[in-house]
Amino acid sequence: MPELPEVETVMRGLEARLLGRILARAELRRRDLRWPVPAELPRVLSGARVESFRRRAKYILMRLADRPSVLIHLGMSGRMNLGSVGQNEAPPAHEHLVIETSDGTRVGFVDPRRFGALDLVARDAEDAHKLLAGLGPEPLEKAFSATHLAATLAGRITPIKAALLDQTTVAGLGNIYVSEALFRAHISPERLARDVTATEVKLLVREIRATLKEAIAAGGSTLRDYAQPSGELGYFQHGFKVYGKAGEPCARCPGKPACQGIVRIVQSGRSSFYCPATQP
DNA sequence: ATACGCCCCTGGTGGC
DNA sequence: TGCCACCAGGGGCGTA
Repeated sequence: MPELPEVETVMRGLEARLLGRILARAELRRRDLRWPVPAELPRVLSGARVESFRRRAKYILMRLADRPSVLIHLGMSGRMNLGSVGQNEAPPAHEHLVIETSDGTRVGFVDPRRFGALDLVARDAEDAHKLLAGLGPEPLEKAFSATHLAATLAGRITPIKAALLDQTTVAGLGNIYVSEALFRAHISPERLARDVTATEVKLLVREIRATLKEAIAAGGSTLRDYAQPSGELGYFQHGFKVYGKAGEPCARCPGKPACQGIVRIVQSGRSSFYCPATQP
């Protein structure tokens, strides 16, 4: 699931449990994630004090006092498991990294599909990391303006859906929130990027922001301490307007004969959902 | 430079 | 119950 709002929620959950704590022990069970995890990761974590957290796009950076930062990416199936040291339960399957704090908190990084990533990066060169260097602006920051987006989309002969998924256009949107934002902005995912008008770009920026903010708020409010009762951090229920709703009536135009309901199409091998009647 | 298809990997679901 | 095809929220990389 993890797109920007979920990653933000995971980060806040980690912050609540780990900020200021000393990491007493770390165990790396598997190194073969998306890229090989640095073998020295457990050594770097052990004894470190957690100083701060930062999110960039769908990446989490955990800053450690006097050590490199830990770069975390959840991939498609990554989540964090929260618990206490010494709960005599079998560790969950696919738990590739376990961290324990000196005051007894246990955090496990679980990622069945192993599309996720863990890496180390110098604190003063985080943005130069290969995975962060090419990213576009943060959608919730000022740099992501209508002017900027219009300039980025200008002349691009690719569907707006693909352009928004491109992390160099704007960083942190994924397959779900692109569908949701395009629905709210009344723009078909099939429209070519270069054909989105200035007025529509303005609306799109506003709706992207609103969609993400609402989802972050939902993550914080539906999860107690940002975690499921099970202690799982990474997934939460949120009401989507179109995503996954193929065949259902469009909530925006009930009873309108022109509205055939939500449709699913495939673009670059991935599902898009929209209402053809209201998204020209 | 840009755009597109493929691929990494595991698990859940629904049809037969 | 078993088997199988298909689907999944990411993103890098090779190719045209």
